[in-house]
Amino acid sequence: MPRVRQDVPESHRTMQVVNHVRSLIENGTLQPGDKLPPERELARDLKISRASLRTGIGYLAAMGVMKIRHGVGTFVADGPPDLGKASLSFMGPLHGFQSWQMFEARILLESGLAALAAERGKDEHHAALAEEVAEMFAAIENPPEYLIHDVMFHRIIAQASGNPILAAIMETVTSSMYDKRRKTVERAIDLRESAEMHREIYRSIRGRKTADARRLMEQHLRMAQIAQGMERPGDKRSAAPAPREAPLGD
Amino acid sequence: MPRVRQDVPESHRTMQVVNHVRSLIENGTLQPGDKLPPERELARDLKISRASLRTGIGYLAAMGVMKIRHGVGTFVADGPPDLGKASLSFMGPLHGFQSWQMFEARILLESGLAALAAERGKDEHHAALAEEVAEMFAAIENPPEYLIHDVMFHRIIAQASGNPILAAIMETVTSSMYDKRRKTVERAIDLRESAEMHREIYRSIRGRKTADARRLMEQHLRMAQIAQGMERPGDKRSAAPAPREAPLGD
DNA sequence: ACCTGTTTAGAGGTCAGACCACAAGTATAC
DNA sequence: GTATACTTGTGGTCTGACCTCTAAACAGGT
Repeated sequence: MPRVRQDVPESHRTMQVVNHVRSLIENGTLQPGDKLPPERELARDLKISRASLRTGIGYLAAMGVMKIRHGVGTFVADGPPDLGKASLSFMGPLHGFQSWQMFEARILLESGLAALAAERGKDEHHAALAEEVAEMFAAIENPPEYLIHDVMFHRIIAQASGNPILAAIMETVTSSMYDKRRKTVERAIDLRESAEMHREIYRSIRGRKTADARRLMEQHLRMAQIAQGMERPGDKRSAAPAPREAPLGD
Repeated sequence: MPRVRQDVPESHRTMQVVNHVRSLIENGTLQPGDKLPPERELARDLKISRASLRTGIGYLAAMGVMKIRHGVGTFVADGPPDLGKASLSFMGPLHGFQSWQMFEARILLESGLAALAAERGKDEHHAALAEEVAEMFAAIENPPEYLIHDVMFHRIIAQASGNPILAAIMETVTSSMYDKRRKTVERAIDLRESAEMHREIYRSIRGRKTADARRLMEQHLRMAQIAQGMERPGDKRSAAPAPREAPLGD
């Protein structure tokens, strides 16, 4: 019988802390950036030991809900959401996650994101995208700088999609590939073609050409995938000779 | 400015434990299902206090990498991967995640997953899907039972896609909607049409009709979305851009 | 031999209180 | 006025004792 168990891995006291904080968040008492009371005080209020309290706080911190700063305090996370970004690095070895699968996930997500962005993007997003494209062209001779704007470009599209959940997921998947990406860009020879593709994507989004945006993004990422040697093994599609020097960066 | 910070929220000792376990996993010493040495012993070996060790273990458990069983021991997780499933419930209130966004993410993911399944599904998957479809038809008068096979059907497709990462992401998104889904099924009037759609999806996957599988899955989910009243506000046939917005930049 | 209730050993969970380390403000010395 | 030192508040770590849960070993009765 398929059971959809919630698997709350928490022991009594930890649960107590987690639920306490959860209710504080849900009823609006705690908002992003807010500071939690000092551990000693909170522990006293909840009638539990500081050790147990810390277990609960640790759990929340591990999930990215809280942010602990030594000597300062514990705060509710306020940055961009983080859905299991950290755990992904463990999942690889444990569940046999492959690089090409990561990339495939990225292609699926980002092409959908691009379509949504084309559909819903606002002027401010268009402006921000144009800005990043310009910066990319300006940084064609400077790979590290180029990568920064490249990342930003994709991030803005995710925002323009109007779906923060998908954006968070994309961020999780993408971040795990950052290192490899950086190396690729380092030895990139021709970033011009990459920048060109970004420009086309931008134009299709601005022109609200949903299908184009999806197609161009997919095409762009497939090229990047090839450039980074992350193709799916056994994916025999040598029909079109892969450019020896595919556009790098993405 | 775009910063791709790794955000390792861990203090020295916790880090030490996490990295220790990480290396054990990466070099294959620890495999899914394996048992970790007792806390007291491990703490002694690592030359740290049991309290600190427990902090690290707790961190890993929170990420779903380890599974703690009171009175028994600590084990490496062996079930299906879990990418921040638990944290999603906190992200809602914190980052304004909406139900329709969750559903939109699901549609994007599952339609892509269906296409991949059509492309790569093996006989065993086809057989399993046929089985679930049959069970669904048999349970048309029994909503709770129906839901079980419904969930299973989608899960098998995810498996058939050959991409465990996407499957894990889908699982995360889906699980957060389970409760609402159960309620919908409870008051469902005609599960026959739903079963019929699943059958069509199954046939397209079995027939390796990639585009059909994608289209049918999307259509199926959009219908479910409407049934659960999770449409995007202002997204009706009138087609007026929704005024909803989230600020840019991060 | 076979159940069944009890004991026991091993593992994680909790507690208490002391002390360490870090960050930031405040007072003091120059 | 600036720089250093002190004080305070907060999280980080340690110690070692005790609690609770599980599962296996054991003992008794059938």
